[in-house]
Amino acid sequence: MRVSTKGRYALRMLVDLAEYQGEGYIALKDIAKRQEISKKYLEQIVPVLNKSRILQTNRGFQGGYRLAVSPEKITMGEVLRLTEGSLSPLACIDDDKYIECSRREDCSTLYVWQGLKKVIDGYLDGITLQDILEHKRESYSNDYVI
Amino acid sequence: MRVSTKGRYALRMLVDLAEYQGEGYIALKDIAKRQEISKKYLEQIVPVLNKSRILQTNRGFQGGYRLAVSPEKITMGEVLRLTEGSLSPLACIDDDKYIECSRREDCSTLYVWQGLKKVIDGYLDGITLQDILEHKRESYSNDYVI
DNA sequence: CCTTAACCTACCAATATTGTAGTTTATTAT
DNA sequence: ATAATAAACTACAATATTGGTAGGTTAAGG
Repeated sequence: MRVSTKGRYALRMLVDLAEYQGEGYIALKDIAKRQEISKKYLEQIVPVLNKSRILQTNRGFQGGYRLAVSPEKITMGEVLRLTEGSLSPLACIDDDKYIECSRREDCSTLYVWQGLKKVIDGYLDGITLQDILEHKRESYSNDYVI
Repeated sequence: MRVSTKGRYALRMLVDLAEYQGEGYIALKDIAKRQEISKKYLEQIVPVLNKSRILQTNRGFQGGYRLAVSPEKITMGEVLRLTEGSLSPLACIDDDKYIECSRREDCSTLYVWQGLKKVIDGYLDGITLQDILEHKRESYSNDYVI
């Protein structure tokens, strides 16, 4: 149940871009240095993010990346869905990579896994890059105390 | 962010045991057949569950397993924590396998990961084997609709 | 003492993870 | 033009995890 470095680095890269927003294009080199992440590895993460239209890029001198959308319009759920493939805890409730299961009708646990997915999606889709910049957690997670 | 077969099989094994509770000891062979899971693989999952006192076992003729506690006292969180090691999405917020991170003080995302863990823990700790038998989802997950 | 079934140990193939390394292409300043 | 810069692309690889299989050992009951 771990989130891979790919997802975590992607999130940190985007938060970094959000922070230095308005300073033109930011080179990967600078993000890599600030975030202490291998630049070469970040290079591999960028094309994954580019499946969606999150980034604007410019090559060459003073090139780099910047956010194509404002930070309050990019959710953690969106970022992780791009990098992790899906946030579904099981393949049998995955929209993209759905794998047929012969026991589906019988399965007494399917129900609760769907519930888990719903809870995870709900939380992550409620947090934006802007929220992270402002260092605030989703209200609903704070309210949820037994 | 996938739950491994180990965790899923463990849960299904325990739900199966809960269902056939009161019929004495249930042989792994029977669980394996009903659940269509390799018996040999289940054999490896049992000792993991036995880190906690969930099961009673008996060897030899008419031996097998049964629940040591009633189904409403065993939560999904407990089962998955045993098999998956921890439900924490990152090592830096793991109680057992905590890994030191030099960026901890700086980390602007730590916050939201902690929130995620809280949401996952909260959901899974609220569901018991009995709930699964009765095919009902936690009320809070049903309430959570936008 | 024979059958049953849990228990234990070793091994293994496939895949995912977490990178490194080197080359190529596009952009801009001089 | 051309040199510098930085993204983009491709290939490789060590390591860990996953998802098992195989075989032998121990305990309990009839």
